[in-house]
Amino acid sequence: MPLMVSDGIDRLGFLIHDVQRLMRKRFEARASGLGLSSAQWRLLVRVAKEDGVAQARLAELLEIEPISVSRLVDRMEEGGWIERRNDAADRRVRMIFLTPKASDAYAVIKSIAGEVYEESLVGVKPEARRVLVEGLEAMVRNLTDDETPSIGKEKNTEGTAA
Amino acid sequence: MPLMVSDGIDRLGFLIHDVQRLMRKRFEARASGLGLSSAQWRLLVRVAKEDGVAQARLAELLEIEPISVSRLVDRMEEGGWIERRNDAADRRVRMIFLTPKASDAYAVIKSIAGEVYEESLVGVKPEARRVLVEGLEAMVRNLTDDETPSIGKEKNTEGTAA
DNA sequence: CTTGAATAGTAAGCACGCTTATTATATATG
DNA sequence: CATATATAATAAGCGTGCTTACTATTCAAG
Repeated sequence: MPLMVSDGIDRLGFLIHDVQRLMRKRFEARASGLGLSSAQWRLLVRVAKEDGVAQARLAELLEIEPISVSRLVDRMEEGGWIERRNDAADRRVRMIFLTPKASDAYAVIKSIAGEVYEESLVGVKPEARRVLVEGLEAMVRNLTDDETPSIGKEKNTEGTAA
Repeated sequence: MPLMVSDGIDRLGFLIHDVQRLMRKRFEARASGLGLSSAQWRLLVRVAKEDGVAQARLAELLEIEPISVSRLVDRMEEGGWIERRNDAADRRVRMIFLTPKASDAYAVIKSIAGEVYEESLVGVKPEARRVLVEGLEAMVRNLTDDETPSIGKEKNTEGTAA
């Protein structure tokens, strides 16, 4: 195999996509008994860390749009996981609180997540895990930075990819 | 580093989720001019590699459900990216072909994907990239194996993948 | 106070994944 | 041939994200 251009980077998007999909799938299979999806789990974790948080703040923290939070909260309120309360100081605001049910489930769900993480990393050595996590963190930083390195130019910056 | 419990593994799911979301977002922002979403791009890549493939086979390759392929293909056919043709040998089958439009766009889109991959990996050294990709591949294998390593037992069957 | 901009939340409608159920066709078996 | 099973594709309806547009409320200026 001369000319080894394909080092796996060209499939990075597919890989990330697959890992995310499979992890979500496994988590949801494991946690389905509790009636929580992974999106709901993420929101629950945030609220657990900051009880009474406003929806707009949740949208920032979860990096999803306020409307997505709104509908997620709708379903979670129906499910009895969280509770909306009005803010006396600002009547536009809905503060989000965990119900006792959610508090009880929190530890269980966290351990399910931990299981899934460990299962996914079987056979990956500690050093490689460290590099993996650091790499992912770097990717988040790089992709968060500026959305478009050269807006409106499209000068066809060849040589960057492949 | 004595007993470093919080090595980032506990945030693995959030990390993967964030990377996937940010990469998809950036790709779609860059490719939006072409009118292709990342899901459509994934399907297009498969068809490019195997022109005339049946929908059921696409579902296998993409690891999504046949119904998801069906609706994806609906929209892509509307968009003029692909074409359904009947299989003379088996009238149940719809064979999927790229249109000239899709063939033309293929190279462009591949380079966009390459750009996004490179941008996401800025500052990550070649050796770390290799470890990162290998780690992700290991995760896919581990999560693909059996859906439930030990149903109802939690016997923690170590040493499957390595 | 009045006007206008900003902010919090929601409504409507779309994309893309899912589960469950249905239709059309193919194939195996009596 | 007839019937039962399997397979390919689709339909209906839901969850979770999005964009765009709206209401209610707050706050800054005049």
